[in-house]
Amino acid sequence: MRGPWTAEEDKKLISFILTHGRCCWRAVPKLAGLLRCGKSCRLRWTNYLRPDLKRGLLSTAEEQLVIDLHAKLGNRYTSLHGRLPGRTDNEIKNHWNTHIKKKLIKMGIDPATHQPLANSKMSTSQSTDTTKSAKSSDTRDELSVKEGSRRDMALPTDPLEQSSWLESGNNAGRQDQEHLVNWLSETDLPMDEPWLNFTSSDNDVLGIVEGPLPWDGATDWLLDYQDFGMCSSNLVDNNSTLHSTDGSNF
DNA sequence: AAATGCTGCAACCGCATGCTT
DNA sequence: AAAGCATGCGGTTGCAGCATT
Repeated sequence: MRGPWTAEEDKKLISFILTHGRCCWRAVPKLAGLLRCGKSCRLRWTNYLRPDLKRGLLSTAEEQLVIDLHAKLGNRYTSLHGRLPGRTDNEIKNHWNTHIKKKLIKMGIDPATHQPLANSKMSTSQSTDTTKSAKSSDTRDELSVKEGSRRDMALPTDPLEQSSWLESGNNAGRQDQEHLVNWLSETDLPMDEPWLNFTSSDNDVLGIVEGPLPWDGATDWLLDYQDFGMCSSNLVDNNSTLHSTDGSNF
């Protein structure tokens, strides 16, 4: 099976991973009853369903960090995303290709080398950019002004809201996400699973998560609830049995 | 109102890498 | 040592939604 994931498939995958943790991806689709390959399941989980993800646009600070790190590391998006907690390599890659690249070119900086572009080289670079963004007109590069009107750019001004997973609902998958949140609120999830009781690492405290995710850190799980919008919804009230990793109730 | 163009992102693909036997 | 398998990574594509004509 190919194409976009349905809410039903998402449910199955989330339910399976919450129950069993991340294990052999190849076995996941079969065990979870999904008509997908393991690779697809891994990507879906890593890039979209993983609850510790931030949603929405990269902040200016994050964007600058990406640029700085890209100058040092090149197109090693996985290395970049390791330094941007809650961001996926795919997300950073997309943002690089669709936003930052254009900005740098417009500023006269070669995105590949981070060196100033000679005029002749600028035109060459732009003409050889095979991404679809190369087709765009200059006026569309006025990102801060024009894209602010787009549906996915209307970020809330409140930082707390921005960081909430649900607020990312100005993305295309909002309905699916809300559906999932509703489903999670109604579903008896295995909250007493042993992997929930892992202690957090320093990296977790810093919000920098490296290595296998997300079930190897209790902080991740705490973040999960925030990101699922549980703190801002009545989910916690409806799930009084939810407990933190030190055993206290939320 | 309809057609067309453009954008951003989710998902896919092929290759690379690491591990096990 | 090498073959097979599982997973990760970076590049690319397809498409929904919005803007423009």
